[in-house]
Amino acid sequence: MKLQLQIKMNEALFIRNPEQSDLGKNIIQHSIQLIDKNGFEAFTFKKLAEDIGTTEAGIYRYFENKHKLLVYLTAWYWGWLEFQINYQTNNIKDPTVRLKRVIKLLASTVEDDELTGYVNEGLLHQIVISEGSKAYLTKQVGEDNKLQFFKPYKDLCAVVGNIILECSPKYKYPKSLASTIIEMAHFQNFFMNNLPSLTDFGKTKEETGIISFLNELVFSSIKKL
Amino acid sequence: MKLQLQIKMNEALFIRNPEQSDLGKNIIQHSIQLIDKNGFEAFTFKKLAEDIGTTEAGIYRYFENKHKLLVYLTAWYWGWLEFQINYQTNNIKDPTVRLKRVIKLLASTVEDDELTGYVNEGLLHQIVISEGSKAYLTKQVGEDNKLQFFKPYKDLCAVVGNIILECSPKYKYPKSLASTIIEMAHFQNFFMNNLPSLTDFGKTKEETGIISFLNELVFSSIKKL
DNA sequence: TTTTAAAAGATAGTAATACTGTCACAGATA
DNA sequence: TATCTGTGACAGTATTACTATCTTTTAAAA
Repeated sequence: MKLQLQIKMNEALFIRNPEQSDLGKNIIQHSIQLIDKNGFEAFTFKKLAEDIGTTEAGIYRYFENKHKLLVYLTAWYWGWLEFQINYQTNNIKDPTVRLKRVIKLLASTVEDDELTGYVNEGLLHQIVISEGSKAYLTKQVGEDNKLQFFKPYKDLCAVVGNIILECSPKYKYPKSLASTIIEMAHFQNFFMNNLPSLTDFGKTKEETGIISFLNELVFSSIKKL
Repeated sequence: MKLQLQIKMNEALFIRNPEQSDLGKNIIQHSIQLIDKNGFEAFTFKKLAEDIGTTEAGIYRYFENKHKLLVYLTAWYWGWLEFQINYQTNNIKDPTVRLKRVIKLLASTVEDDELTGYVNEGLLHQIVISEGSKAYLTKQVGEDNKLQFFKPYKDLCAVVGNIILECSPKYKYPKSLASTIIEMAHFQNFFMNNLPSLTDFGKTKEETGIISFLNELVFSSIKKL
């Protein structure tokens, strides 16, 4: 039997559900490739259409604009990652061990997940590192937030925040520490590879360094209470 | 006597030095206002030109494109902030006190600096919070870095990293901790005001909370060694 | 005081981007 | 057989991101 993993997406993010047609799946698959290759700024629906072999108008029938598509992709990633985290920390009782596991999952290179046919999680992970913040660093963040576009991200932060609280019920900043871990798992990776003097891992370029840093950051903050 | 503060800027960032003419100063002043008001995505040289009362071509004589202008503005900010930090921690011997002072400066609302005529530091601080990451989250980050565009940012990180090392010479991640403090001083502020559930300060919206969080994060990481 | 060169203004033009609209066709559904 | 849905094929518009040229103003050098 072949299992399939489906992430439930916010309907306001698209005009037509890309999961429900070949063209839709092509849009997701090729947009991930193109954004990863050329960056979000250089990415246009025209180029995407040419890449797929369809027309610009065809893409617009699925997504209103490229911002919504980026939000869709990042939201998908956070939803997928939360599933991964729940799955992989499922039967771990000790919250400390669970938190370490989460940090490792956040900061590790992602391998392609066989359960999701048309999404390349490895590339998507890279996109979330390099372009993910642009999904919310906009003037419309308030409206987008009202439409629940960032729910998957906020849910993931809440999950991590709750594990932190389990480890240390009296810790005062579980949410901020959670968002710090998540953002830094990505930013330290970007810095390590692009602006290495901003990190202590520029020489080795090993993500194990990032994991150690985050572990020390988190556990020295919460342990002593 | 009226003092004037000049930040030495990288010449590769502009075509003509905006500090050396009225039009140039107008470009800086009005671009800060416009980007703060409408966001970087909606900001165009045409709108800027109309705002100033000049023409598009006039702006292009100073800056190659809006990306360079954004990098210029953020670089200016980091240069100015490093000066502020050096100035305001000048005669503090205890590195712990100095580090606390730095964290406060990083996370506090900026008031307009009288020494810099045409730059509104308060607005510029907001721009750095909302748009600053876009200066380096691009495909050209490598080339831009080679041209030293991010030197002021990296210098500031180095300054903070060195204070961390002074506090705790054996701490293993001074650079990563420094970049984490700087990024989080801004991200927690953005989250607090726009995606409050990602922080523990969404109710009060007080930056004193962010300062306490960062202090605890930093000093629990480095103290125990 | 005249000469000259640089900066700024005025205007035009181009290629690409970010869309919207319409018509026609193919395949599935009723 | 009629019809509805998704897609392809075009056409078209406003805005963006520039580049080029020519003229006027300004400011310093001869």
